[in-house]
Amino acid sequence: MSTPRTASATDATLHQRRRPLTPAELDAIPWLNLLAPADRERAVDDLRIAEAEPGEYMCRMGRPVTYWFGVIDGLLKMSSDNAEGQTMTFTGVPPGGWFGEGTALKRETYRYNIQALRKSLVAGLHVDTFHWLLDHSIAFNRFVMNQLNERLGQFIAAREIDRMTNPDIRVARSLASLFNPVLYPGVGEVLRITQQELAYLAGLSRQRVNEALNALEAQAVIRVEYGGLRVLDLQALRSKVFTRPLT
DNA sequence: GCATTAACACGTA
DNA sequence: TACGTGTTAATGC
Repeated sequence: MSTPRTASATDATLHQRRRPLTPAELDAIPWLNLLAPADRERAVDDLRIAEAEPGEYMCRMGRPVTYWFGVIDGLLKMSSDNAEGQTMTFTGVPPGGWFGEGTALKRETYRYNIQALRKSLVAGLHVDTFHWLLDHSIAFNRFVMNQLNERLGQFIAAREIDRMTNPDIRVARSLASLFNPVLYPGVGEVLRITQQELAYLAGLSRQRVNEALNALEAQAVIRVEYGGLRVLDLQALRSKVFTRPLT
């Protein structure tokens, strides 16, 4: 709904800052070890990583696609701007998440913005290599298909979230989507996210998010920690359909 | 009534 | 010190 800090650099400068990945960073990429050795080698050879500053854009609406992106560490926000200049947030992208395959598949221009909510490490696979893997690796195809399917489910859930007015449910569902183990395997039981960042994603004020988090904590669904939170009951988080009974 | 913005104190990295 | 959190007061729909 709203935008955090302004962009400090463009994706062009990000392009200049990229470098090869370290072994630890490669380990944070969920699809890499699914590949046959030769395919994996080609992918690793092409993969580049760069640090994104808060507010910085990884991609902007209308720009042609160059990379398929993945979050190694940090937190990104996927959003779009309408004609009136208002920003609509679709989802957050926590560690382990890869995005842009739809655009890469069609070699189109981006239909949304991807912006770093905080300092993040972002990996990129060139779109040509992405297509090469699609043409050569069944394992890679399966990963991408699974990814597309899972995200379809997420966006259907996102429509539900948007139609609910109850802020407590919005927060619970937004959190649940960030804890999706298929799309975001880099997120363990602890998610590093500030209440302000969650407010941006849920489209609420920080104060109201704080209230919702405390309610969830009182129900033993999560535990609020400094600069993040821990999930105690993921099922409960996913199935939140009503709240405010306690108080 | 309920959520938002603004402002402040306090604790943590 | 800079940042994140918890809380309160004023304001708006």
